[in-house]
Amino acid sequence: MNKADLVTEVHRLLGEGSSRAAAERASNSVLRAIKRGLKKDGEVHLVGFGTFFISQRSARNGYNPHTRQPMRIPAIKLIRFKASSNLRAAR
Amino acid sequence: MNKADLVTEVHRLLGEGSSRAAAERASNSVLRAIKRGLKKDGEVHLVGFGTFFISQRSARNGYNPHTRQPMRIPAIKLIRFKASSNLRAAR
DNA sequence: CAGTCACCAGATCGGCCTTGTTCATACGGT
DNA sequence: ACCGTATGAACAAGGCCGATCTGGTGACTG
Repeated sequence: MNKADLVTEVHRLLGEGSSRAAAERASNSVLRAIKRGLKKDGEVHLVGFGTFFISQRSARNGYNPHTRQPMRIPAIKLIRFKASSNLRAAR
Repeated sequence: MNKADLVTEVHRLLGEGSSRAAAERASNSVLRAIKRGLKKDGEVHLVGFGTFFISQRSARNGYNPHTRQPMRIPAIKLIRFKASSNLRAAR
């Protein structure tokens, strides 16, 4: 499913009274809001859907897949997602 | 960040012309659309945000952390999320 | 149509995942 | 605005899944 398909689905869910442009604005707004929430609190908790959260990963040893030379992968912050039981049942 | 806070943020992003109820409907619609996309295609690809996808995990051996007894963890479908580079930079 | 974004490969080690109960908290209806 | 309900987080230990590196190609976006 693409972003365009998502907008189409949002449009359907919003009902006849809304335009496609409104559905697109809604999609972008929600995604940006999640992004800002992550940036601000480091965690976005959505009951009935799932939780986005930032987990810290320490530095470790890795490889350059092209040259196969060993290299040090620095510590990074990883954005992860835990689906709620509700979302899991919807698969 | 809670769902209520997310709705508040969406409301701000949608602008003055929209009501809070509209922001709430928008949030729910987008989340439901993602859920339906996952159910339908097993994958929701959102450029500039990330990708939700269902990964099949085969059965494996594990432990019951309560009783420490070895147990067989059955194969399940797990909903995972891979953040795009854009989202990663926004942390 | 042009530019940007994500996926692919192989190898390795670190961190997640499992169960079950209790408790806290968030949701949404009245 | 408040309260009841229901959802999810934490915690234990150990094995196994997957995230990560680079660079080019392909698909999608606007």
